[in-house]
Amino acid sequence: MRRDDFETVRNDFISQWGTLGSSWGINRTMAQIHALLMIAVDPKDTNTIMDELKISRGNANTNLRDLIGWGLIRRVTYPGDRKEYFEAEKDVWTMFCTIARERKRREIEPALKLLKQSSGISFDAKSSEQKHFVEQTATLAEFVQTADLILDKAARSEKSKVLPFMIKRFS
Amino acid sequence: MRRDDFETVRNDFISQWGTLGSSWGINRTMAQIHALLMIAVDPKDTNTIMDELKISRGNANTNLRDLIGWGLIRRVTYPGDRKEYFEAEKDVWTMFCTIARERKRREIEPALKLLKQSSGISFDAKSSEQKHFVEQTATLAEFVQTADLILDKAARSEKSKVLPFMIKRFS
DNA sequence: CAGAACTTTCAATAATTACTGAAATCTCAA
DNA sequence: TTGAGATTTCAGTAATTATTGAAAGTTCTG
Repeated sequence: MRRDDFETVRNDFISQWGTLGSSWGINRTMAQIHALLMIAVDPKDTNTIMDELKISRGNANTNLRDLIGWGLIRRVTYPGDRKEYFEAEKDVWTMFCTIARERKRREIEPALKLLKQSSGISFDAKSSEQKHFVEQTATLAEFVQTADLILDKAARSEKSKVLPFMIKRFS
Repeated sequence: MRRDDFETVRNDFISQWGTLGSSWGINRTMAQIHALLMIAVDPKDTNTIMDELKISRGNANTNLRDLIGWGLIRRVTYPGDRKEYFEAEKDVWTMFCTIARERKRREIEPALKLLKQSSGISFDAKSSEQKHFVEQTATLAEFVQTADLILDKAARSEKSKVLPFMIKRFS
């Protein structure tokens, strides 16, 4: 397989990972930058990223910042070089834990807050409508709370202590 | 607490659930309809849903169809009444399994396909760039595959056999 | 079979979200 | 302290996604 073919496969991968990203509610550029850095051997600077993905400086900057916010990439600097470089966390289990933690914080916790607040309201629950509302939100709250806790614990564990265990349990 | 206050709490819940929905990559109306039906005691018809959420017929129709596609709601008809009514699955564990199954199908499987295809390419892996690309995608593929399997098994199990077990393991 | 009741479709439009690029800001070495 | 090299910001614009509403389609009933 020629060099050109690797480039093609690589670019395809990045491009399709971006498309997949959208379907997970992540913006395309962010997913592409993440893919680019994940498969990169060395850290890359903003200009390189802009060139490789054909995106503007502003776009690159915003999405790099967001990726750092997610904890999925980090800044790297080299002595004597003023540019900033970026590298992705490459360990898959660490990535999983990071994503779990962030999604928990951004998506699960607000939902849980709403559910608890809704189910905690104490009207005399006269109508079946009111009774059902409280019951349903309470049940959901409890479930989400449990799931949240499990995810939290799993994401704090060693990979070697979670996956083999789960595989044994469920396969 | 007066009737009006329940209405307020309920409408707030629906509205905020909609907002949360967007942050999970689900459209607002779809999340709101789902919330509405989840806390409804009886099935509701399209006109009622349109009125309660102040949305157009087209919008209601599209999102009801999508929710059915997700398996989160179902059509209900009553003999002698030509209208279609909709009701949500209310059992939380069943909901979880449905969502897990659908996200697996829509989000995990396409990603897995891409990862396998990328990691399966056999160039002679001369450059470290090429070697790393294959390794990284292969590692990811393996992880996603395992996670997928676990989720799959869990979502097929009885609630009573999964949650207590997980709680015991992780709490 | 006619037509009322209901559902679906889809072109037009609105709302939201992502991206650009140039100007402002920051930072460091001389 | 200056200015070259680098990053950040943000108003304007482009692209995408969601919504409307009227017309077309469907299905039941008398």
